[in-house]
Formats: sequence, C-alpha cells, structure tokens
Amino acid sequence: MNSSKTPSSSPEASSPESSENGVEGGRRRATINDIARLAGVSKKTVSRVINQSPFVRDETRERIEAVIAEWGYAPDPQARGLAFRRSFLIGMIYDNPNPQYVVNMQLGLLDGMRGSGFELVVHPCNRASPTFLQDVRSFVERQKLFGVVLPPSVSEDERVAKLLNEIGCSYIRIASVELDKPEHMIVGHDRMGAAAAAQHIVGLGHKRIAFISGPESFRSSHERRGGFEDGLAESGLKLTENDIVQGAYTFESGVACGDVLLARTPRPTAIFCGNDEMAAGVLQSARKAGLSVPQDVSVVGFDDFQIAQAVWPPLTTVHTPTREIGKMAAEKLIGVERREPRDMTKTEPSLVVRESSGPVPV
Amino acid sequence: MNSSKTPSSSPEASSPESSENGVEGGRRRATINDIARLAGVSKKTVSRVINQSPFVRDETRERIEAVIAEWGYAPDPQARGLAFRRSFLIGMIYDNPNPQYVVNMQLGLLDGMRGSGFELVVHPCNRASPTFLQDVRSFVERQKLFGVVLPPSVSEDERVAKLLNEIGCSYIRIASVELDKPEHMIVGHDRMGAAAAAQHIVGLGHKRIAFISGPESFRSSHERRGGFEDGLAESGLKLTENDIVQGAYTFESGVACGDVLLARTPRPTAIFCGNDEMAAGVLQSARKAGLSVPQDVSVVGFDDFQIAQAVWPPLTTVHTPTREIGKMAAEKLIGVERREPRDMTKTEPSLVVRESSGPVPV
DNA sequence: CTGAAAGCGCTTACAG
DNA sequence: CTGAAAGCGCTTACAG
Repeated sequence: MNSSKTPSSSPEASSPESSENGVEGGRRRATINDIARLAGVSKKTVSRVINQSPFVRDETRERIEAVIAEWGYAPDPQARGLAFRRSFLIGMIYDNPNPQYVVNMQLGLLDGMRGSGFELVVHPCNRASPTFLQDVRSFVERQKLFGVVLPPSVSEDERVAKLLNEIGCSYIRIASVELDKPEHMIVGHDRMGAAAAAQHIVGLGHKRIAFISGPESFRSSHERRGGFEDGLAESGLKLTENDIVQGAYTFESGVACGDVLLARTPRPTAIFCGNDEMAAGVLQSARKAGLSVPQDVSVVGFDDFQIAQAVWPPLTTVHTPTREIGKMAAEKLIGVERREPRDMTKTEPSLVVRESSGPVPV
Repeated sequence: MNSSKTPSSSPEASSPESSENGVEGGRRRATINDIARLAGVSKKTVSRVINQSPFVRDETRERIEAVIAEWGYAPDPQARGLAFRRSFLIGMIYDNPNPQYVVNMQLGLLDGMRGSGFELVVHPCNRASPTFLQDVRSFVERQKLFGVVLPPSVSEDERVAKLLNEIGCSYIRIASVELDKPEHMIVGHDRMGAAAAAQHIVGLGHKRIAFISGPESFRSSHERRGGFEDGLAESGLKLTENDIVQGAYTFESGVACGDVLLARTPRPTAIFCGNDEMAAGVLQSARKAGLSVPQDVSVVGFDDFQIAQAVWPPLTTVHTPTREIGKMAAEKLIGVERREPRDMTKTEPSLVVRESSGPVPV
C-alpha cells in the first residue's frame, strides 16, 4: 500500500538525494535571528516589524527594515504558520467543468493575492462523492488553510458553508445570488446580463423567442432565466412554459435542445442560451437543419468564453468578468484595503454583440 | 504601501476575528504527543512510523498505527516541513496560454499526487518579465517547495533548470524532446503524432500540402514540423520552404495564415496546423473565402482540445494525453513506485479522424 | 529496536 | 516602546 496519507519520501526510508541537498549554491537564507542580531534588537521586535505592529519606535523600525532589505530577508511562511496555527495558503475548491472559467478564476485570485505572501492551492472536487464533505474538511484542517474561495456550484452547497463555519475557516462564496452574509459573498449579477440580452433580442424585433436553460441544480440557471424574463417583461413580452427547454450547460445538450426548438412550427426566430457551450451546440444544430444564423434564427449565449469567438458565426453573448470577480474574492478574503473605492461596474456582466444575432426574418 | 511582502493580516495590526477563532467546533486535533502518550511510546517512535522507518518492531508499529487510525491523526505538514526544511508543496510553474492545457495538466498532477499528502500550488508566470528568474527563485525558496513541474514553454528555459539545480530543488520538465537527464524529463513524442497526421493526409491522396508552424520559440513547433516531414518522407513527399507558413499558435494567426495559403494558385489541398487553435482559424479563413472543408481543402490540427469538436466541421487532429502526462510527472517527482510497469502507449499522441479531412478534390 | 534533548523559524503571553 | 522565556508540532543527531 503506497496510499499512506503522508508523503512517502522520508529521510529514514530511502532518499538517495538527501545528502547532496545540504550543499546548495550560495549562503544560507537569513532568519529572524540574523536580522535581530544585525539590527541590534530582539527577535520579538523584528517580529513586530514583520507584522506591522504599531508598537515600534520609528527609528527602530527603519533600522530593522534597512537590514531586512539589505539581506533580502523574508520570513519563513512555514514557521510563521506553525506559530500562528494557520498557514498562508488560500484554497480554491471547485467543481466547475469549464477550463476557461477555472483558469480565469485562478488568475483573478492570484491577481488579488499578488505581493501578499499568500499562495494558491487548487482543489478540484466532486460534490456527488460520498466522501466530499470529509475531503473538504481534511483538506482545510490539515493545511490549516488561511481561507478558501468557493466558485459555483460548490459555493451553492450549504453543507460546505456550514462546515467551514464550524471549523472556523474563512471563506468567500462566489455566486449569482446573495446566499450568505455580505462578508462571505461576491455576487455576479447574472440577472443584469440576461436582461440586457433580452433587450437586445427584443430590440431586433423578435417575438417568437425561446430560452435554453442550464441545469436546475445551478443557481445561475435560475438567475439567467429570471433576468431574461425581466428583460422581456419590460417590453411586455413573456416566456410560456413551452418556450423554455432544459439543457445541461454542455455543447451536446445545446445540440439536442436546438434540434427540438428548430423543428417546431412556427420556429422561434431567436434563442437565448444559458451559456456559450449550449449556444455553440445550437449553431451546430442549425447547420444540420440547413438554417442560417442569424438570417433564419438568432442565437445568443452567456459567458463570452473563447468558444464564443471560435465558432461561426461568432456569438453575441454576455461577457462575465470572471477574472475581476476572482480578484475581488481574494482581496476580500485576505482583507486588502483598497485605495480607490470598488468600481462595481467592473464586475457587472455586459452584452457583447457579434454576428450570431440579427433582425427578425421577414 | 500595502505591497509588503508578508501577509498583512497580523495579530497585532488589527484582526477583529482572531478572538473568535479559538472557539472552534469540536475538540483539538491530535498531535504526535497525544499519539505517543496514548500508545505508550516516545514521539520519536511515532515519528518513525509516520516516516515508514524500518527500525520499529512490528508489534510496536501496529499498536501505534491503531491509535493513529482511531484518532484520525494526520501529522501537521507545516511542522513536519519546518523540521524537514522542505515543504510538502508541489509547484506548477507555467506560461502556457491554453486554458484546456493548463486545467488538464493540473488535473493530471493532482491524479499523480492523490493520497500522497502533497498539495499543488499554481504559479503562472511571464518568461519575458525582467524579474522572471528572481520570481521563480523566491517562490521556490520561500515556500521551500518539495519540487516543481515545468510544462512548456517554461520547461524549455535552460535558465530555469540551471537555477533549480543551483538551489537544490527537484523538478520535472515536460517537453516534446529530451532536454535534460531522464530523471528530470517527461517527453511528449510530438513527432509521432505529427507523423501520423502526415500519413493520414498522404493516404487521402493529397500532394499539395501546406504546414502552418507554431512560433519558433516553442520546441513543439519544431518537433511537430519535423515529425510531419518525417511522415511525408515515408511516402517520398517533402515540404518546400514555400509550403511552410509561420503562425503563433493562436486562432488569429490561423486565420491570417489561412488567408495567405488559400489565396495561392494552385491552392494547397491539405493544411496541417501546429495546433487546434490555428486549425480553427483556417476553418474561419476558408469560410470567408467561400471554400468548403474538406471538399475544397482538408484541415488537420494538433492537441484535440475542446475547440476541435466545437467548430464546424469537427477537426481531424492529434490527441495528446496531457492529463496522463501530468500524472506521470507528479509520480516521478514524488517518487511513487508503480505496481504495473508504465504503459508508454498511454502517453503517446494518437490521430483522431473527424470530418475536416477528406479525399483530395478532383 | 527505542528514547531524551535540542532545534527548525517563527509568535504568544508576560514582564518591564 | 522593548525583551527573555516558552511553545507551535514535528525531526535530527546522539545515545543506549
């Protein structure tokens, strides 16, 4: 059994390399003791400077900071974490299947953590696993995580939030609705984006409009549908039961739903899809049916991931600022004070008009 | 200046939450001292069990393991790392711009690390930055990384390998050619995949064949080109200077190169592209020129990322087992002994024939 | 095969 | 405003 729960390369077991590791290029890294000695103070005072304590005379602080800078000293996060009983690691726990989303979210979190000394540990998971909660718990507890960021759909799992509260781990939930206290939330405002899509479609003169929804289990499915209906309502339009088809946020489900909708008589002249993947699927379906987009039918997506520009015609879609949202989440988690007030418009979705939408056919 | 190099939420500065953190749900986690006491041995002996030392009597070991299991004890990686002078974190340092690649690589690394107690810290970087090497160095040294995995193109940077050797950090380079000692390499065999693509194209009867290359700075560009030429050579065909156009592995460069190639007289009847992105671009270009794929021109890609199936027609391409390669890299780094011998065919690229390639037009 | 002492590099009370 | 002592949870020599 090599599935032991501890790293297996131990010193006593067998480590051929360990002997040569002592002889590294360059001199030993400075420690807090070195800095204290060099600055002629106790290590506690150096510690105060590191931790930005106000109880240090300016003169002393400057002297210490000079020594720190001269030696390029950086405190050991491991030792600091051991004493703090809390590491300087941020966990991202997620099950979102879209690579573009995942990568943009990671980049955003890293943006928000830059220069802070924190590092990002990634932790994909499976919410359906019987050991899911136990996995999350042991991940958080073993690493003594400073905090975790939860994108959808993990963010929508109340069991996870409850667990995190119980074990006293800071967390930020990213979701399309306010699911928790404000200090734990970054909200995406999917409704606004979907409403903008509705207005765009209505503005083009469409009346026979269909909606392909994401899966029931995602809050964003409901928000995007709700926002779309809000937008239509402004022009006095509304979706009937029949106008809504249930997809699964996948390309294949988009093809299937497209097949259903495009076979109808009368055919819808515009289809709003819960995400780009499904919109790309509808494009595929239209091609099979010999229909032109947007001449015969307009198609609008949501997310503005790369696929939106790679398909033909390029998709009109709702851009979501995933990376910016990630940045905000990280900043909130680690408690960064911002110079400028937050510009809320930067995290709002916005409509991007491309070539997959056009006037209603005559 | 909040750009201090240490986490800013310090106890002395201002931490409103810190007081309530002491009162967490449930009892304190067990430590090595608890286990030692409960098992009636010294902590050193518990340590020996944790580290799989052979110098423990079987009876003693079993008793200790029983206590460990009963209490669900897991050693604190932070304390262990402090004593070891080495953390149990694996870094992935990368600059590959493709989200699908990045996510699959991460998943593969995680596959290889599962159950080992290691965690994955992600570290995107910019090789062109003047502080690049310094950034890598301080990341590795500060976190006392157990080791790092370098996908292309970071893996191709000799300065990074040199640095890592100097500071004594284990590393695995993932590349399309053997750039280093075998213990530091996982090789992708891009040549084989490109040769298979050539054979497929030749088999379809094509003679006027063009190649869109990736950027000079990526080794894979050269390997894919070389492999393609090898494959053609088997049938006595060869590429002239004129048949090769230089792209940049991006969708846009694919469009541009497609525009150039498809405007020629006589037009090539088949185009092999260095990756899927560029192949998707060529599809776009063909559409603009009013050409049908594969009736007028066959297009073949490389990678088999999602885009290959989302475009129309779906791309014939070379599938690369990114995730499997990541798994091997992680296993090699942490020194996992494998039950079965490695199945090399699992890391070889393989041709996937879809609808973007067909017989040469008559 | 097993253990007591010292140490990894920090921070926490507690003094002054 | 500053410091000496003890401790965070492990592992390393060194003994036996």
